[in-house]
Amino acid sequence: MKLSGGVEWAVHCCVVLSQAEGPVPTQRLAEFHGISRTYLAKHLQQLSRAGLVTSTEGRVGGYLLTRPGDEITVLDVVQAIEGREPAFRCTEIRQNGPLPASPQVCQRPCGVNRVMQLAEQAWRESLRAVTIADLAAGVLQDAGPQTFDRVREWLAT
Amino acid sequence: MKLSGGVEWAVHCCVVLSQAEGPVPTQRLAEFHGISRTYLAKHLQQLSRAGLVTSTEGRVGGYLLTRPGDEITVLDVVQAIEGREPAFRCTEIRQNGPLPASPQVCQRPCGVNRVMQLAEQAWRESLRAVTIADLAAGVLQDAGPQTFDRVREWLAT
DNA sequence: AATTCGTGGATGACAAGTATCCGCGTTAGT
DNA sequence: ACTAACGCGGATACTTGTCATCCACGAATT
Repeated sequence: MKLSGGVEWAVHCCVVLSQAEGPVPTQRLAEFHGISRTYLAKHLQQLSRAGLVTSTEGRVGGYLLTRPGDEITVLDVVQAIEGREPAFRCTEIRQNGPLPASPQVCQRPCGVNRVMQLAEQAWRESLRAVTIADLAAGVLQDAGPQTFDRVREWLAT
Repeated sequence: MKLSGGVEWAVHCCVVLSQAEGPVPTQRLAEFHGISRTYLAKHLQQLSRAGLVTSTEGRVGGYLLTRPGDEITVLDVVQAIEGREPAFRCTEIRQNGPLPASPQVCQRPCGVNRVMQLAEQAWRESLRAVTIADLAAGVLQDAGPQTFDRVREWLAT
């Protein structure tokens, strides 16, 4: 089980965007994080399709959050990149073989499936409990209160 | 994010094994679930390496659980197949770019990483809370009290 | 008109999951 | 002894998904 590396990029970008004063182009975000510009562009497009960011085209264009940071959860970002399909896919093997489960029994989802779904639910709840604003506050806590001032300054360059 | 399909097979096999009276060969387990024998063999070997099942070679050989079903959690099985690596891998992009996080700050793990780790922790706790015996009880509940009698009967064929 | 920017499609490299087959050693029954 | 059933490990493909790049296009600013 592996998460796309784009998730890390997207979350970090959202934290930066939550501190931006104007549209931030892909170029800037990629440069800031030291990552591939062209590939990051793809992920930002996914955030855009998911409605987490708005894009302004043309010169002085770029990306902006559609909502304040405290209204965007980490789960929102993860699902924008990873999609909403469950990690566990039940193939209903209980219906196979010499002693298949009856159609009546199969009206309820498979017990194994239920357990896996509950676990993923717990995972999502945990991610839903944290917002981009929480992460930004954590950065301030870890790296000092002037951190985002410097970021904004560099962004304006 | 996707779980290996082998997880589903492995969990179902453990439930069957928890009801077995003697060693069950791969052939039987594959036939019972209507799945590939040769590929299932690989997953059973993983369970064996993880110490969840013991194998007896030679004729009338097969697999047995090393512990009773109530001492094997779903998490044990999932980790035996999927490994113990976290789904989220932090690449420390905060150290990149024009405003890298200082080495002092980086002594603590990245805030994004902490959130993702917590979520995976919640996921694991949820899977750890359910045992193979619980799943077996669920099958009995769903499919009727004689279900495993029929399974044992077929297994003895 | 030229530059900067987002968008979508096409493409390719690479890793991982899926699946099969074979030779080997082991064990029980004949 | 011989054979049949079995687990084990390695080798080998096939498929899928991730990662990454490039390009042509339209939009907006200077």
